[in-house]
Amino acid sequence: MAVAEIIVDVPTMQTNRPFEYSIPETLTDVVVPGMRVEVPFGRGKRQIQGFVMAVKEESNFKGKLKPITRVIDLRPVLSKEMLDLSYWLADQTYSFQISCLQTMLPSVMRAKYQQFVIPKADTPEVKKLLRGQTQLEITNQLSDEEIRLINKLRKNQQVDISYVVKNKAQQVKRQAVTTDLNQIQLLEAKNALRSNAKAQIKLLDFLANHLNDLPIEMNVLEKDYEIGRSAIKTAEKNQLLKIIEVTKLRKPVGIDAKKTTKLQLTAEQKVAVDQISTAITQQHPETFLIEGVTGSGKTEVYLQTIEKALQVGKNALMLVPEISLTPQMVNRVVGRFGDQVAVLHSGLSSGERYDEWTRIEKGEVKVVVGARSAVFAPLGKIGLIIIDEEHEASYKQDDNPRYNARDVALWRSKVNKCPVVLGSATPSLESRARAEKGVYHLIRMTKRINNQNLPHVEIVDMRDAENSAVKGDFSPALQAALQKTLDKHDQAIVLLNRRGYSSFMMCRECGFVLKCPNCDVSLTYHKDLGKMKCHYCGHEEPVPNSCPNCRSKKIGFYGTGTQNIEQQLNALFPKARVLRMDVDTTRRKGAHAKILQKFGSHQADILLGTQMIAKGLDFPDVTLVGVINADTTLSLADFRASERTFQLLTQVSGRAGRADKTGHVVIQTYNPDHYAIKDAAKQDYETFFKQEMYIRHQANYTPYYFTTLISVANKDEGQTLKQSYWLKRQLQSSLSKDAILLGPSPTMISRKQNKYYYQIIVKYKHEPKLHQKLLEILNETQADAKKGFTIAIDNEPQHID
DNA sequence: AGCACGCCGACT
DNA sequence: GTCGGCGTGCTC
Repeated sequence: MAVAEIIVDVPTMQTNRPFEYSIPETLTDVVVPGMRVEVPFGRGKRQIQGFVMAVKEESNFKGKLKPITRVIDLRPVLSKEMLDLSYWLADQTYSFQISCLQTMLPSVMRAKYQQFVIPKADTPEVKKLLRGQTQLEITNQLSDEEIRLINKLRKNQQVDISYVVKNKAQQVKRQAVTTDLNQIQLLEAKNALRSNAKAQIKLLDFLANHLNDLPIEMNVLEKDYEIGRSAIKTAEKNQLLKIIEVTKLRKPVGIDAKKTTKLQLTAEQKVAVDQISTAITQQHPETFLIEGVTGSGKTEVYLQTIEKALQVGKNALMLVPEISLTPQMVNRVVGRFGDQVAVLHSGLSSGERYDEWTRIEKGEVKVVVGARSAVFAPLGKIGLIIIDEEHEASYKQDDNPRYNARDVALWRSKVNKCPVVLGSATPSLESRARAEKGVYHLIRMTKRINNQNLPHVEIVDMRDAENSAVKGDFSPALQAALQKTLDKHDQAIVLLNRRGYSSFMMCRECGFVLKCPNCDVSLTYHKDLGKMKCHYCGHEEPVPNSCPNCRSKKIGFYGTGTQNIEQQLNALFPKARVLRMDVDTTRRKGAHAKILQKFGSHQADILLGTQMIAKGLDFPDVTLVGVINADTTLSLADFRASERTFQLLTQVSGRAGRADKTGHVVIQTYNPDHYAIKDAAKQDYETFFKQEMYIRHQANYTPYYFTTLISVANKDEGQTLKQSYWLKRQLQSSLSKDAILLGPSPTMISRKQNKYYYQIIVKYKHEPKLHQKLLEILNETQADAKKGFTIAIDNEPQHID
């Protein structure tokens, strides 16, 4: 009898391996790898979901195999490629394989479990429990007493528990109209009607002209074409059409993009397209890094290389950061490739997401555009993978499995033998360094299309007397620039760099920021402890009451909110219409797009916001960009602080001005001489790269060193520390002298939900034993998980806090 | 995760 | 004695 190897939906270390099940006769040849099945697991009658990883003839298991209960899918939902990927991913991210398999699928395909109490005897207690119902669902709303009663009755065999594995993914069944008649027959039928049968005439006319679109959903007919239900019923009675059930299509995303055509390429764009096209045709899994200044036309390169992939019969996958996945962006792709495109939005409901996934899986589309998780799109015959804004931290998932979409893309490129294109105006140091070493193929695009001028950038030194005298956050220079812009009826963007709202100490007199003596990162103010702390090495010192540099008492703990800035703007420019965009105003679905829409159609003069306004937006009337506090990201206790600041400022500066209007950028800072700010002002990535590489080299950071972050959490602080030191000793024993171990040190918010967090950072160049050791540690500490210990391993973390 | 087994204390 | 607390170990 055939045997299936199954990964069960029990996310623990002990069950993180395949379990064997027999395949019942009736399911022979039905059960194939990649399919979801329902299996009994454990001593009770518990039923759970599992993924079939392999099918074989013989079992290695000594005990008696249980049979698979049923199949959940009729066809596999994961391809061989995805199953293979799950092994690699689980290993790379130190997470459970079941979690990896699940993140590859739309969330609705995650099993939902229900438990019901079924009466077996007719005793008063059973009656009382069920209150006359035939069954009772066990939910967490039941009281402890009830739970106790259920357990007791179960022991007495008075009730039974039944387990139901539910598949949330249900395609909506809809009624749709179709016909067997051809156009001539329909028109004949129409002519045979009485002239007052207006609805029938309209219906038949419609059908005759939309034969290619059939079957068409009844609610679409009703809503979009005003053809009533009764008219359809009448026509059905007269055998002119048929009403059928379709399992299809909630209406595809509401995008009706205008058809666009290829643009004329610049010389630089042409070079890029040619090189990538060659790799596509030769099926060469090469990675290209396009370093192209803002406005150099990277998107057109993407589009034309996608076209190339389609030409040679392949499909293309394009990843875009979530915040850049704006209608503007999507329309450009859909405009070029029409309904061959599937878009995996965050704006989609989980049902819609599933529908898009299904379209891809069935091979109905050739191009997939989406954010991070779209890298798992079930797209076959991939001929090209594009990652736009390659440097974005959001490509790395923050929780388990902590994968980086960029690495997954590289993995898929090898399997699919296709090139990967990484694009950015400000590549991550890692990628740019790899290009330097020849691992990636560097393509530089240095010229803006249409010879747009670079914006005029003005750096405002906030330490100057006139600026520090101002009450609010707007320097006279920025105020004047805003006034000028408003007078011209142009638009302005005001960026509040609020990332570093965790307070750090800065002197308003001289700009001095209190830093750690060992790590060259700023110390963080811990209000609860009343101390300044370093998150890297654990160094701490008392909170100063005057500036250690200039003795001034004007020191502050920094953090400014958008609402506050909005009030200031309103007070300064009472007539200006200000739109605020931050986490508060964009929480509702679609709110993000709505605000941009409103600003784009010039219904506001000033757009005020955080990071999210900096990405890939093109507003022709924007001639001024003001950055309130360029430094806050700079002062973060994170070695990527300079890089993040440079990226943000470069990008936001690129937003100002167009071909006909030269843009103006005002950057307010307390660190006007910092290279990240100066280089961003000049849009000079290469200079920044060299400088930052030097600093990373000095401080032994990425990309010179690999980084792994291990965090320990427990309710008891002493226990957490004890565990942390144990962990450190464990690591030390298997690492070479060259590895650098930092910590344990408390995380930025050292206590979250009553748990204490400590972290250890490993920096290393070559530690062949580390990976295995970490897996061992994970295994060993698993038993402690029940005692409230949590240990998390983050390979190449994006931020350290 | 969920369930059984098993070993301790406090109750009919 | 026995009911029930939860610590330990296993699930094909």
